Amino acid sequence: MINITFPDGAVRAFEINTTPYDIAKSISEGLARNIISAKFDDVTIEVSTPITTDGTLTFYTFNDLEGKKAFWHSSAHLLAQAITHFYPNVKLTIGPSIENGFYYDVDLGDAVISDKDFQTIEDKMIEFARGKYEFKMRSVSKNDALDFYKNQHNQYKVELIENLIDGDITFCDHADFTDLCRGGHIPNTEIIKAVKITSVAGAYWRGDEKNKQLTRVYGISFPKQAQLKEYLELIEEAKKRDHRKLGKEMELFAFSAKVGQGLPLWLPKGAALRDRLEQFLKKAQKKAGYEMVITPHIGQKELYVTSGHYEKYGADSFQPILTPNEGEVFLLKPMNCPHHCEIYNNKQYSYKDLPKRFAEFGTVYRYEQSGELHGLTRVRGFTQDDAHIFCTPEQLNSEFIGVIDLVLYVFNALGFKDFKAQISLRDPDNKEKYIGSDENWEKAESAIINAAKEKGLNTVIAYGEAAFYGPKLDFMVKDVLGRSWQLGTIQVDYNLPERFELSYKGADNQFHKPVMIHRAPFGSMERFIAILIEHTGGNFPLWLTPEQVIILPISEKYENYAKNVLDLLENSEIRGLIDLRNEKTGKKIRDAEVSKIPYMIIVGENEMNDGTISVRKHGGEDLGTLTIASFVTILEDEITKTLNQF
RNA sequence: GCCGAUGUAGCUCAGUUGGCUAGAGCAGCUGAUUUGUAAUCAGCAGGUCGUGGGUUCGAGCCCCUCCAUCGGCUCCA
Repeated sequence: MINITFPDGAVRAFEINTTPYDIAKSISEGLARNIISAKFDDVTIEVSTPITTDGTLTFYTFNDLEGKKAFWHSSAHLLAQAITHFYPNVKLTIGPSIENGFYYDVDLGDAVISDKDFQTIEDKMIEFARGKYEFKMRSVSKNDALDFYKNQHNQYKVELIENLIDGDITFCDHADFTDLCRGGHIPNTEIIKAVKITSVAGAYWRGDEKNKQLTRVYGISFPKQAQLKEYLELIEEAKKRDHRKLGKEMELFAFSAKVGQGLPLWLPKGAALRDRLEQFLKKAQKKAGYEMVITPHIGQKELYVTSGHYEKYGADSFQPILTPNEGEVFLLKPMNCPHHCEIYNNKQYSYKDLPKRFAEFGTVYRYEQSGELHGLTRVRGFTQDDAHIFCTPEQLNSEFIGVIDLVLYVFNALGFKDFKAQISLRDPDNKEKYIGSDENWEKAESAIINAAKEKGLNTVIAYGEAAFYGPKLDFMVKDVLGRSWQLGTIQVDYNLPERFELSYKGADNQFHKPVMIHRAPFGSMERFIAILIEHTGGNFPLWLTPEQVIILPISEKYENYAKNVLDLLENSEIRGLIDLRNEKTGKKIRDAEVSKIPYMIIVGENEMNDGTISVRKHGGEDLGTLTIASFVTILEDEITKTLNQF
């Protein structure tokens, strides 16, 4: 007999070689029907795997993350089976589950899969699924495994197996299909009822650009057709909040092929919105002791040679700007730090002067690969809400924490609750990608880790995500389709102060090197506004939104009154406009709703006679008839509340 | 940059196996209507079918180049 412990702490004895399925069945038939995967002592197993020792057992259904993983990973096997059916010479590589679905990377030789083939593949997958084939794991010796794939001339699987330990190698069979696999499947194929191939893409073998590009087929699957439908509808809904679509509709920004790709044009409403964001941050920064500076858009090549940027990015950047006179070489600035270092170098500082905090909304230009450009989130010209803090080593911790507070203030004020604080460290296997001594890196890394801990941030560590001159604390936020973007960032840097020979005079009358903090709470105006659009669906907080009110006169008899109302509102710093079109009120309300203006003011006979206004909120709520003064108070309260909500 | 897809009016889209002068709705303009909480009616105007080349008696449709965009990969100071 073996003792099985359940997540609730209960312990029960079972015969040796009992399977999770049997155990579930002994609890209830319903549970047995629904479990599709299980975990035994931290190892994911099949529900048909016999258990031979005491241990802890957890059941998973499709509603659990682990259950979904098993479901989607198994679906990847099914996909590989279908692809093999249509392309017998295909070489399979890897097929994992991902956050939403699964993919399989395959080498098709000269064959091509495009979206016209999706339906055929889906149909075949469903056909195979209906065969109710069990997923069966079996151990294979390393030699047998290698032979199996060498016979298929599959160098990818051979490479994978060569890196595995003999004795740990397992194959998974279902129907007549076999795949190298470490396990974690659902019981059989029939549970997969709905399948959608979502896209196809190129993907490099082992994620390395130098390797062959494989074909990656993405898909998603569900135990019920209705769940697939629901998922697809969710995606469609999400696309409606895409910042590229809303930015165009709301006339915030535009792109022009003539100006160049990745170079956003800010339209009047977008520029005004962006300016309000800048003013908001400038105010907060002024309170926090920052000083504004302004630096040019270009700098001499030498500047970037000193900073190390030229060596690291020179070849992949916008190429140098030459002058009529030979020998002068300038570069578009890809970041503001070198300029700010030179601002620091403009005078001699005492330790009593530090910290110095230089801030600039600095526009920078980076040659991003064309295929990487993406709306406002990845562009070639953008404005960082940049600042560099120069401080003594003793001040580093409190300065860093001050910056975290500022970032959190900004995120809170704009309603970003769901973010991840990512500690971006060096790739330990590729230290040559970075500049500076190990000692400096270790100091910088521990400064970040400690400060994040001290603030109680919920952090994740990401190796290989550091900047080349220092580690970062990055605030990651997801867009509407679940893609993660870095917004705020704080970086500790011991290296640029060395390279720019920055110094201050200490109490000991000796020169010392300051520590530098690079930071940008928004990250960039472009990306921040993009994500803000997607999070709000274009319904911005009242203080930020392009138009706060729209006045809708019932007929042209009330136009003058409407103009008086607007004047009074504008005196109270409220932004609005009047819909003077010759349209019915219903039409004007509809258009105001569609254009997402927060407040509609309807004025007609009654309002004009009483000197009042009728107010309708975006979304339909009727605030009734108000005096202008009380309406202004409502708006002012709403604005104060959002800006001080924590 | 690489893989796959897309590009028709300001916007959203239709356009048959290649066959008359390329269509619709919304937006716009003109007129009628003077309107009370999500679309009043009528008329008009608007297109070098992304670009350049090719095939063909004939190209929005087929082929090639380039440009831009979308989904990924790689990259991201």
